[in-house]
Amino acid sequence: MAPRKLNSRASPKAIAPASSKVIAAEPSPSPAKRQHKADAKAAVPAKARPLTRIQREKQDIILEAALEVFSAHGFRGSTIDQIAEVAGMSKPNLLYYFPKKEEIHRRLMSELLVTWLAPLQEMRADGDPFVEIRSYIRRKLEMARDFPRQSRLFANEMLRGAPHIIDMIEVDLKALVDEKAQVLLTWMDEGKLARTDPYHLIFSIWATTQHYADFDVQVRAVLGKARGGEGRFEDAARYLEHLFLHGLTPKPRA
Amino acid sequence: MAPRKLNSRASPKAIAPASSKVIAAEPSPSPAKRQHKADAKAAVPAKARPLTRIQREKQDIILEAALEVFSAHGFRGSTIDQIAEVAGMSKPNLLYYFPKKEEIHRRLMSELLVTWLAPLQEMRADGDPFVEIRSYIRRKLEMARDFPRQSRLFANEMLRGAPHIIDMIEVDLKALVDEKAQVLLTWMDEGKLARTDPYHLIFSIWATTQHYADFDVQVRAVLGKARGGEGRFEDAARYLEHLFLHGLTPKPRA
DNA sequence: AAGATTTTTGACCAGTTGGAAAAATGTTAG
DNA sequence: CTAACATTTTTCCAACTGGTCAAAAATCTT
Repeated sequence: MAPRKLNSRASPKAIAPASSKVIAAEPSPSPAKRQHKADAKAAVPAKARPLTRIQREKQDIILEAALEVFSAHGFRGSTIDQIAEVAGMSKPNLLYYFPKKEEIHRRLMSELLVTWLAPLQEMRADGDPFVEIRSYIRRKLEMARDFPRQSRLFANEMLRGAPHIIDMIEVDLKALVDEKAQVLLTWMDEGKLARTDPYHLIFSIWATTQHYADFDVQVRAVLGKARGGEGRFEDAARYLEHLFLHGLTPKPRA
Repeated sequence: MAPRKLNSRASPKAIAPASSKVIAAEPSPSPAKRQHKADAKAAVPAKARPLTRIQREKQDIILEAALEVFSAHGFRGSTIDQIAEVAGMSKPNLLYYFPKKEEIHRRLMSELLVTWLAPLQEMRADGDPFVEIRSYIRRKLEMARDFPRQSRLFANEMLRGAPHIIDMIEVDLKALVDEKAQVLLTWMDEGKLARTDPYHLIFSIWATTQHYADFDVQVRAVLGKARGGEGRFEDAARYLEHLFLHGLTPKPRA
């Protein structure tokens, strides 16, 4: 069964392009931990060391393991021990790289947000409305297929009221959506798109696509063996395309 | 500001019609706990006591409190102490009614499933396709508005892979969806409905409606003060109706 | 190769949490 | 009213968890 293409099948691993600093802008006192009690050279701002090879490698391993564990059990449901085990190291060792459990989570979340905003950003105002919307849906669906763990991590955060990213949601995400809503509105004015609420339109794309990652068990269980296999994403793509473009009103008999 | 109606505004409390036994069919050794070591009257199946008034009341109070806490923090993120506090009793006292934390959760989940299946069950094969689908969407949206905690509890369970209700999903839910998919298919055959995948159609209704409960923070943040108020559900209803009935293809100029 | 630095480990600890036991207090049927 | 049963409170505990710390091992620098 050759994987009927939905589109490119991205590597299910990397969430961001290698050095995903994003917010690691913090002087990252990573393995530097708290400096010794009596600071030798007085008030020197603790020269931010450049991060060794091992540090970079191990941090990536830990973040990957944490994504695995957090996305499956939630923050409070996950233990450092679990993450350490998946990462193949001891708990104190892991704590050496991320002194706090929360710190791991924070890093994951900030990387996540960027990845999450990207697809919408790609929607071009100067493109064809249907092509743009269609591509956006595809991209989101591919993300649900290829990065289900990120999707679940995000969903989990939302369910909890987005405590860690609420401000980014209110500022960055809102700004982006406002901008794209404007684009949609323009298309509608030009008669290229049916006139509806652009915000809810975007919500419905989010909802329908993420559903295939977040509610995957349900989807597979309901579809059953026959249709719940690999092909379900293409079926979904086809269906969603139809829904958004034509709705459920039947074509007048030819 | 009078609540622009979406429909009836049900009482946000009760999740199931009073005596929601559902699965409480178990001889419920509730406060009877495990019987004493040396059972007096030998192998008598421990006469299932009829449940006192206090027992019924307290159990309801506990379940309500547990719903509040579990839906907000997840199973592992919630402590018995928290639930006990919300329920206004001491931890050991709560444990007297539900000897295990898991037991509370189990009860909540089985009640939940029934509530969750109900709206779809109401979709009548002998009704008008559009009326039926439209009503179904409204009902689901009302549930998202009036019972967001149940929705989040459900979403949480799904995210975790539905460990507690997977079999009900695979059997009962699947059977129900199979049945309704058949109904949809018939409508399509009769040309009353555009021909698409009935399963994914149902998924998309679930996804779009639940989104307003599960991702409520995001929805409100993105809509902003101006449009994120009470009216958002009616806007959503209007939009979804349009989406499902007409899609995004603009009407040919009149 | 020695010294400096970074990484890893094992032992340990304090706070939290689910839950047990038993004593104390309430409720109610006869 | 009172015995039998239901409910509640107090006390306690063992497992788990996030995190610490000093010393050992590995790695890097010169």
